[in-house]
Amino acid sequence: MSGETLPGVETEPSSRIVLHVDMDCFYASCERLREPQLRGEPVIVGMGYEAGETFGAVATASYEAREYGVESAQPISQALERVPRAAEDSASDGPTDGVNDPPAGGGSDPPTDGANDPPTDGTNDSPTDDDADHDVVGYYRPVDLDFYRSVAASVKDVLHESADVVREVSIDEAYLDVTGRTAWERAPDGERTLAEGYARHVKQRIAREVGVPASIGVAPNMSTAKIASDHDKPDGLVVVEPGNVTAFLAPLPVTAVHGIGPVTADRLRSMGIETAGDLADADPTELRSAFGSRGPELRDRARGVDDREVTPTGRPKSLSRESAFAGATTDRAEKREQVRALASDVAARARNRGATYRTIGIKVVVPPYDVNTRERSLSGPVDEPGLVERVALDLLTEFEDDPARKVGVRVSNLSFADGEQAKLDGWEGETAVEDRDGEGEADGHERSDTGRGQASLDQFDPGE
DNA sequence: TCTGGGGTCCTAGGACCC
DNA sequence: TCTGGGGTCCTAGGACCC
Repeated sequence: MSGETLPGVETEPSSRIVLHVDMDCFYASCERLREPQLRGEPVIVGMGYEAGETFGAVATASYEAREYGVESAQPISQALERVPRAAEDSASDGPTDGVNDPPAGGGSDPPTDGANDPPTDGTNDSPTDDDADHDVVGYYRPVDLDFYRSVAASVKDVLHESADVVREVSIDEAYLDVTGRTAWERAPDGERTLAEGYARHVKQRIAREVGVPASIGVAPNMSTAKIASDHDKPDGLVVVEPGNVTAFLAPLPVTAVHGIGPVTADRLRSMGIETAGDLADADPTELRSAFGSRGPELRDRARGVDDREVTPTGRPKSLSRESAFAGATTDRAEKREQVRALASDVAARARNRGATYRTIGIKVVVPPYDVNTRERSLSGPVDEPGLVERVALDLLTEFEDDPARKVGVRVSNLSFADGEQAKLDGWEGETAVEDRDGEGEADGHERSDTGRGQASLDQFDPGE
């Protein structure tokens, strides 16, 4: 604190300007990009979903669909109960059988002339059977990640041109540090800050050049920017100036804070803490004893205190693949086959990305929903698809008598040979600097070269 | 809530070393 | 060697996020 600081005035010398850019229902927006007639209509993008089918889960629902209670992670069958498939939808592409299937489950309800109002407030006691509103129809599409990634790449081009540092958090979300590009001062008109104008400019560029909507939050730090971008979705622009941070946060429910989910929110509520303001005023010592190191940290977020710098997107820490069985399976061969496929997929992805891994693990979800994980670490990093498969299958044997709802394979403890990432030393020397599969045919089939990973193979003794 | 897929970070106990 | 304490690594699970 310097002596000349005026009381009550934030003179944070390095008051950053952080943008959090969050693409609105991104997958659905992408679908609308190539099917403009879907604008304004409920669009549901399902993963594990295929045209005309009723299985899979909702990856993204457009806001029009959300109004009728469709949410992400919901089974498609349930989404169909709330928003039936548009007739021309199943007819248009892939006129498979089952065109006119009634929504699963409900079946017999007559097309009531129900009033058209969506269930407005949150009490989402499902509009079951009797009050389901079947006037609305939705357009269901399977996830097409390759296409979404191509759209995301265009968005990222804009973002990187707009900021000195961009941290991509996911396919549809990024933080930008634009401190060097704009300022908290007011524009000449005195109404808005320059930062707001800058953010508006970024938003408009995304809309104009890519054609998808984004919500942007602007604040002096990452966590507040994140909350701000969520505050007025979709197509929002919320600016929280340095002096307004605590006032902005105080009335929000604790769940608005990134990192507070249902479990933590329940525990906070039982302590009498419901809003961010309550959390900001809570005793940090008490929070620490209840939540460990996370406690005071969440309190800081709720106070709008967050010193993290926006750093560029880092390397992944792990790579994984998982897939669910239809229902649960008790078939050993089926589980093994699935694990084998996932293992080879994960290994191929690691190789594509130039990653070696030192830990190989599996996940087995046993009904009703017990998540089991097992992992094994090797003596050094390898790029060895055969080893991933062997270790994964070996770990799986512990669960061979259990029914499985889903299985997964993961590699972690990753190292990257390229880049300036430290040399892997102390480790059998050779090829450490050589870049692996730099330009070659990137797909899996070339034989793994016998050199790397040998030492680890020695230590792994599969027992037979 | 009857549950899809890909991640991150934290905690806690045990092994092991000094 | 019977009794500390500190540090690190490994493993399993859990909460959370998109």
